[in-house]
Amino acid sequence: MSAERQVLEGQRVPEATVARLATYLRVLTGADFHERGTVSSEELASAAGVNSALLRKDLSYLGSYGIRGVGYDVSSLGAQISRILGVTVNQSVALIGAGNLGLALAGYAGFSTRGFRIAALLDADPAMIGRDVRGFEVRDIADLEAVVAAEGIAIAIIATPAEVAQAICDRAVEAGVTSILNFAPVVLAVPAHVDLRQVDLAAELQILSFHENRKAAALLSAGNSADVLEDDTSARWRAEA
Amino acid sequence: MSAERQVLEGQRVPEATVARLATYLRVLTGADFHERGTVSSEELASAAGVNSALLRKDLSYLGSYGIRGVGYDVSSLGAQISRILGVTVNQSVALIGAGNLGLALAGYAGFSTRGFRIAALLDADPAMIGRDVRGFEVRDIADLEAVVAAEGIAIAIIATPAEVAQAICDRAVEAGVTSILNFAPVVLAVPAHVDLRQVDLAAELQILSFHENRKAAALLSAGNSADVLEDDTSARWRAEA
DNA sequence: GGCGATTTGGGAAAACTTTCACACGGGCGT
DNA sequence: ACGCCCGTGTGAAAGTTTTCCCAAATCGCC
Repeated sequence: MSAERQVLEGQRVPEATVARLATYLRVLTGADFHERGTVSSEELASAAGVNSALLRKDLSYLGSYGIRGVGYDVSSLGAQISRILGVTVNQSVALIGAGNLGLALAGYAGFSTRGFRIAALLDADPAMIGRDVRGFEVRDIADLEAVVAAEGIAIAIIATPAEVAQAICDRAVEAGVTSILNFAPVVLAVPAHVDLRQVDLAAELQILSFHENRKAAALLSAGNSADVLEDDTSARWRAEA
Repeated sequence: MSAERQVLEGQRVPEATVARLATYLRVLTGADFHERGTVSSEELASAAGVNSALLRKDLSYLGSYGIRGVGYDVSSLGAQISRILGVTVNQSVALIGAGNLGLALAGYAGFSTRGFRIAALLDADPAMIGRDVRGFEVRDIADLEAVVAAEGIAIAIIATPAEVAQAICDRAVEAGVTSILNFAPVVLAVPAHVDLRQVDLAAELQILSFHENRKAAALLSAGNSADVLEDDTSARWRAEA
């Protein structure tokens, strides 16, 4: 077992790891580490809110080599992760829906600083079409297919009302989009070759609400309320996937 | 083993299940099922985009009883899930940050229809404070502690710039908030008794970008491009956690 | 009133994810 | 040059989540 380690690329990266890589990259490019030459897995893991063994395992899927006894080179690790995530050059995305949320997303600076360019902002409302908002001209959703083709867009963000999301999604897929980030509170059906991520804002709150309920119940059954608030040894944290 | 099934409550519900319960509830209260008397696990699972065995297992944690040979009673299942999630009565949440995203969230109808009430919209910008946006008066962030106490707020949404998110978070926790939904692209540190969920919009795109890369690589190595787009047997789907 | 079609509930296996623990490699001080 | 210390990389164990599969329960029909 020595001639089979030259794979490096094409190796399977677990889904859970991919999600964390984005966080690592954000932390690495943040002010705290940008200046430094190297980081240890301990430091980076703590800044990212994960266990250091997990961070090392995650990075090991990249084939990225740290230096034993030293750590990882900040800039080359960042480059490595960027490459794996495919964000070395800005990718064009279509933002569909210029309502509340769509406009907020159009104005979100984080997209452009982290590898994406909003190539088009589309809407169905005649009152919006043609208007210039946040530097984007709102285009007619009727032009969706043309825009996708012209800009070579592979990723679409859906921020439309729930009722039309599936129809828009179908059109986007038909036009050639192969990844969709959906903010509409509906479960979209897409063909197997299309990747889909749902962000459901109310659902996030409901999950927190569940835990609130739990905490309330625990307090009641635990009887005395003392010492329940006592267990925060300095600065523990807990991020939930 | 027969006298130990009276637990029903206080049973552990896996984290992954909780996240899906919110989806099931949304689907159940949607137009497709609201009218109907019962649903089978197959139907509901398909509408929610999950495997039916998984749905049944999820529901089994609720102690919720379906009827064999029939399915689940739509309205009582909805009530059951609402109760478990703690959304039977609207909960008050504080929305911190009246920028781009904060304002969009303030205008998001889904919160109020799904169990939450924005009890306060706070910001630090003197130009915003006092203004009335989307029916909310923007309050001074200096009043955070007072608002949390007065309204009995347990859940806060952070939609501030990244630089101030940790400081705001600390203050909210100190004031008594025990659940935080964070949209700022930083990893927040919170004491162990506080629940935290992160929503990182750019990270979502980066995850999709990763898969785009993969698909592109697969196409190249697979050589011929035919039959790659052929495998969507009718309407398969795939939601990714 | 019994029989067959249907669909839940849950045990057991499989798959996936995280944590543990430690051997190994590399730099640094002397 | 040598050895010590530090921190990576990774097997193996532990934990979590999903899937498989079938016995048991219920309804509707004859």
